[in-house]
Amino acid sequence: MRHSRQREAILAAVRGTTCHPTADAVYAEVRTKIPGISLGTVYRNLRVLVEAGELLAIEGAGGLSRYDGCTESHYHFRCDVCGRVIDVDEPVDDGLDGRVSARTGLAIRCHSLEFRGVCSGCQAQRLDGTANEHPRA
Amino acid sequence: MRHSRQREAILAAVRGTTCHPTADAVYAEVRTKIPGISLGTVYRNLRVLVEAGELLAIEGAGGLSRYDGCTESHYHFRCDVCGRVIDVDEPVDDGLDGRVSARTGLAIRCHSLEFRGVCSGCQAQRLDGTANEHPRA
DNA sequence: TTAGGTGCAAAACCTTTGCCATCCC
DNA sequence: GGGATGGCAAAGGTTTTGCACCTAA
Repeated sequence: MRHSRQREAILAAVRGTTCHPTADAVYAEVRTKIPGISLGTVYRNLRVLVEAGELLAIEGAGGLSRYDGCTESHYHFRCDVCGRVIDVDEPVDDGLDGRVSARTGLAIRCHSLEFRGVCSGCQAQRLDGTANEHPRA
Repeated sequence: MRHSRQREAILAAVRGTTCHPTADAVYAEVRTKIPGISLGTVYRNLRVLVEAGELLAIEGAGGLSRYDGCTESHYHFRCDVCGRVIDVDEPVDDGLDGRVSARTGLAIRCHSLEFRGVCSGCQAQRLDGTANEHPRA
């Protein structure tokens, strides 16, 4: 894979945060460094980087993908209110794929586990009646 | 929730199959019963039925959702080649949400576990060189 | 009677793609 | 030089929505 200013900035933007940004959020972040970059380039590179194993894609609700700079297996929590995705510090069950493969005959490559609920920020806003600051963000 | 011919046909179409159909597949199926139904009505009712807890939505890659008539907690396998979603007969870990909730402070409501790999049909087609009959279906 | 549902078509939304210029190796 | 990459804009596919007309309760 060839290098380019744009590609490096996109990779750095995703790796430099723990917030699992959407393509649009990556676009906004990278534009602070390279104002002339185009959204198409961001999508093209996110795709290339995911296919190269440099990033992980997290498919989300409403056809919105998020990207994760940590490519090691780990679990996620998604807030039903604001849509944010947070890493969960739960040990990954490495033997699960093999056990289920053996029993079902499916060729299992990996698994993803996602918890759903309400994050602490949104819980607080519900209690004090504050409007949600980051709807679907 | 009010009844209508259309809504009942949509619910029956999803409940009457184990193949986790997309909105478009539901549309095709329901049109055999109600030829004049519109795609907008299918989407509207799928959304209403999911919100009412009558169906489960499975968010997928490329912004394509699938629907599941079984609302009890269970796990899925998604084929990376044809995109099909299959139920996995693995016991659900009922205590997981509570344990992780207690440790992380997140208000966890549920979790979803998805296995990825190649289904038996696509494995066979790879071996014998047959073209895939159901790409991304 | 009337709140809720339908059909239709247009719009919104996220993402991909074609084309040509530019850049990296 | 030549293939990979970028910018731009148009197209693509899925889902939502506005509006006028119906329909179930």
